[in-house]
Amino acid sequence: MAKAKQFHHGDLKRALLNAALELLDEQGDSGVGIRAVARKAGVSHAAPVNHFRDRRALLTGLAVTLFDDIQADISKRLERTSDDPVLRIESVVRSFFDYGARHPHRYALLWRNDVVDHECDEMRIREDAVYNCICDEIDRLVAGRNIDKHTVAIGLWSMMHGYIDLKIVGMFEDRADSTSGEARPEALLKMFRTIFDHYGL
Amino acid sequence: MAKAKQFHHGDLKRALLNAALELLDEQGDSGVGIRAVARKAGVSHAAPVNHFRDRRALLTGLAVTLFDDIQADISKRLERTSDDPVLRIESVVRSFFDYGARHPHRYALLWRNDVVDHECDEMRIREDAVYNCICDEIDRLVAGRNIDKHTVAIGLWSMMHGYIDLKIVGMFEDRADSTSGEARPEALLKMFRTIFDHYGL
DNA sequence: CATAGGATATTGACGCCGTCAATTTTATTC
DNA sequence: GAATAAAATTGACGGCGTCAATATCCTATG
Repeated sequence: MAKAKQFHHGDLKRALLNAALELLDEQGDSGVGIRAVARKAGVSHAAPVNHFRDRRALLTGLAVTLFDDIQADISKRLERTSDDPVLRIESVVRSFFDYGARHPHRYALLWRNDVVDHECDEMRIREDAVYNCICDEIDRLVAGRNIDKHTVAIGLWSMMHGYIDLKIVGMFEDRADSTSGEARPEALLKMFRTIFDHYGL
Repeated sequence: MAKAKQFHHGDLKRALLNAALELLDEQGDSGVGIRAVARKAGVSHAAPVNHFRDRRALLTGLAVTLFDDIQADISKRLERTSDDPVLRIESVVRSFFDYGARHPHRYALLWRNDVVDHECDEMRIREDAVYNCICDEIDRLVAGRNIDKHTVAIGLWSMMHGYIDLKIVGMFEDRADSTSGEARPEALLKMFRTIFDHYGL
């Protein structure tokens, strides 16, 4: 608390990230500029430079917080899930499905290579964490068998991400009859489960 | 030929698209601006407005040509592929895998919702065409059976797109041991084939 | 063949943006 | 209380997308 209100705004960094998140939800990443964020936080146009080197750093910082949100939601769901690896995997996938449907702009930002620095440590740590949420369970699943866990993990990750991404783009809008649109994610999970079945898992 | 050299440049529209493609390959979509494209085509900064209403229209026009390229490659491969639906599906997927690996910036542009207008007719036609390349074969595959072809098609499309996209982002870079990195796409195809097997296709 | 009219390209301007340098304000430390 | 570091402001620069006004070229029609 002593540290919280030390300057004009207290910790401006957090205020900037909050403003950035609002702009992201409203206008997508193109609306998240240094000047716009500063304006929304009620601060001069060059103030953010003390906390974020440039626009890329700002959006990377924002993406980091989004990954933390996702990780928190995953952990919460896993607490309420049994020990069955398949069920735990499905819990993680549902967490992503919901997040992508609820916050399309946030989800899209996470995988923007030009605007987010995926090489920096802060980012790699978060990506490792969420990747391992699925990969670890798969590791348990294929333990002792002659199956490459990474291939299964990458296959599942790819299908999960691809579905969310293409749905945001609108690829499946009118092409697939949208009567059972709500049930589609579950159908995909069921379909992927046949892969586990096939391996006798 | 009479129509080709009618004005300063002949058809500037094609010259602009060529310049835009070069910039896209060099710098990604952020480098494809109206002014930069005009400069590269040796023309004033406002000349492109006669052929493309705004930047979004320019990038949408570029994306349309990219889809045409993909469609042409798919058709070429399918000509040399037997009548087996599974083999034909795999031909299409390999076409996308190769395209994404060879031209990451081009592939990424195709699915950018903010910068490309996926609602316009020109775009929808191309997307329908490539989607049907896979969906039609799946339709043949599940003919008469009680399986929703769209679910299978969406699952396959999602895995295909997700893998290409995440690989471009670098998601699988150091996490999955990259020893068998070259073989990974084939492993994914093999894995998806187990789904067909499961349904007895 | 001349010319009117439409399409095409140029020039110049506007506001927004990201970034930098110089400066002022605030907080901490000795 | 003065020195120093951190944080925020101001002003400037070039690049961008877009628009309006102007100039140029092609073509069709009288």
